[in-house]
Amino acid sequence: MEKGGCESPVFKTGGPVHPTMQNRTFTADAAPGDEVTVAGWVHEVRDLGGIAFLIVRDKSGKIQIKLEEDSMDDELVETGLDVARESVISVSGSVKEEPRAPTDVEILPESIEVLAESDTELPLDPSGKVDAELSTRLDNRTLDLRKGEVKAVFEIRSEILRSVRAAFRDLGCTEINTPKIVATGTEGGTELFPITYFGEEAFMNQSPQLFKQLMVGSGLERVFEIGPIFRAEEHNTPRHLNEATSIDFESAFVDHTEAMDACEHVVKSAYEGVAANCESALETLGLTEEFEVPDGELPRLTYEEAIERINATGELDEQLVWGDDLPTEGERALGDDVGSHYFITDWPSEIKPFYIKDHDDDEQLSTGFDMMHPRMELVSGGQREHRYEHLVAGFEQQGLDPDQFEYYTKMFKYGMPPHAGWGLGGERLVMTMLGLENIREAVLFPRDRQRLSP
RNA sequence: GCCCGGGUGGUGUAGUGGCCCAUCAUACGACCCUGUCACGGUCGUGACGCGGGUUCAAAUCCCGCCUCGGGCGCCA
Repeated sequence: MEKGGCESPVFKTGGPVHPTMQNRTFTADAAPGDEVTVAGWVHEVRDLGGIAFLIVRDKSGKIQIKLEEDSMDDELVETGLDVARESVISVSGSVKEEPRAPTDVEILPESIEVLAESDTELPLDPSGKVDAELSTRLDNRTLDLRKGEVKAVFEIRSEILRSVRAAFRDLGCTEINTPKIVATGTEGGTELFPITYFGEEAFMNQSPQLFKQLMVGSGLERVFEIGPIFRAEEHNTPRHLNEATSIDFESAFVDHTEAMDACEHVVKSAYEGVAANCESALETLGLTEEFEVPDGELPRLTYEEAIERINATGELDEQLVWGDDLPTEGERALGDDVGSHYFITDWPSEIKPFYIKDHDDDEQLSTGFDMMHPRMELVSGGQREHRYEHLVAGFEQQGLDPDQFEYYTKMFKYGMPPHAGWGLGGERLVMTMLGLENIREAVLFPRDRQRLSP
């Protein structure tokens, strides 16, 4: 495992950033006997009368600054006491060992400089004494991310993306980037965001599906992409976003079972990376005990087995029959029953998109698969239809005009190898891994039905 | 797209027709306090989303609008 992520050694500032910040010391690195300059946000001021404590917070943690009337310069003490919470200050002084201090060290300041004052009435409380609603938090994301637990989510998200990239590299993938502005939709039917492109109608892409398929027929053969997707569905749920991060895989010369193997490897790698490199972030989130890397082979249920098991739970009012899509309640019942990540394979062809290949011996049965977390769907994939005639017929069956997709279909006339792949919802991975209640918590600036700003 | 539930000081809340010129916490301001660690204490400032209606009386009931959240469908 590459070193990096949340637990990498605290980054030392190298060159001059600001004249007063040369050789800035992170609060976590301040050791007794050092002469240091720390810089950060005023987390709290505790004024006990003749003595006061200023808690300064930076990326690495917090440190206590002692202010004492009798033994220190009046102006220095006054500066320290006048500063509002969440103002940015830099403090120079000596670090002393002090068992009575929260971190066993405190700084005796020689100078305090206020670099940026904060207004006194904060729109939310970064010290976490008073809760804020998600909406308030998202409106003030900068302040929200000053809270350790919120920061930890994004440190872990960063580690997930790093480990996922490393896993794709293990698999011999090339990372690609495909256009997000497109002339036509990917799968038809789905709501797309229309935009104007130099006077022409265009759309925000809902998936890199068609483009990544075109790349398996290129010299690259095996690719992955991590990028935004846009869906104009007006849903309002804790697990949908209108702009999400899709983690996509596509490879030539593999079938759907091998694509599932790759999927399992990538998802497990994300968990392993977090387990290995995000110890303190997990601790901040209170997940140290319960965090588990998915173990062993993930169960692979056929669609038929899945509906039977759902029916057997008795959770649904109406029994499912072959051909039904799985309702949310059914997914949940099955998730509880299985109790781990699992795959659902061999879906009825009619409820999977046209570009998914049917089984050769049964055209009612598709090679499509979903990978599920007990709480929700994470991944959708399958072996693709690589035969030109079948593909064009599929378009027509779905009521789509193949001519509109000529840029895509014509490449199937020049040697498109058998291939398979999948797409993984990045935010859903973060959300399910950390047990977040709302997918919006897994994005810095979520786009949903009501939210376009910030 | 269909359905349901909310909006009360900066923040989070209590209050379901008169007991409310509105509760509590935190924040903010003033004062006291030399080892706090959610420091403590005293005092103070500050709010019923907007518009209309019902009623002797509306935060509370009704209608419209705005806004936030959730369920389903669909999906990652």
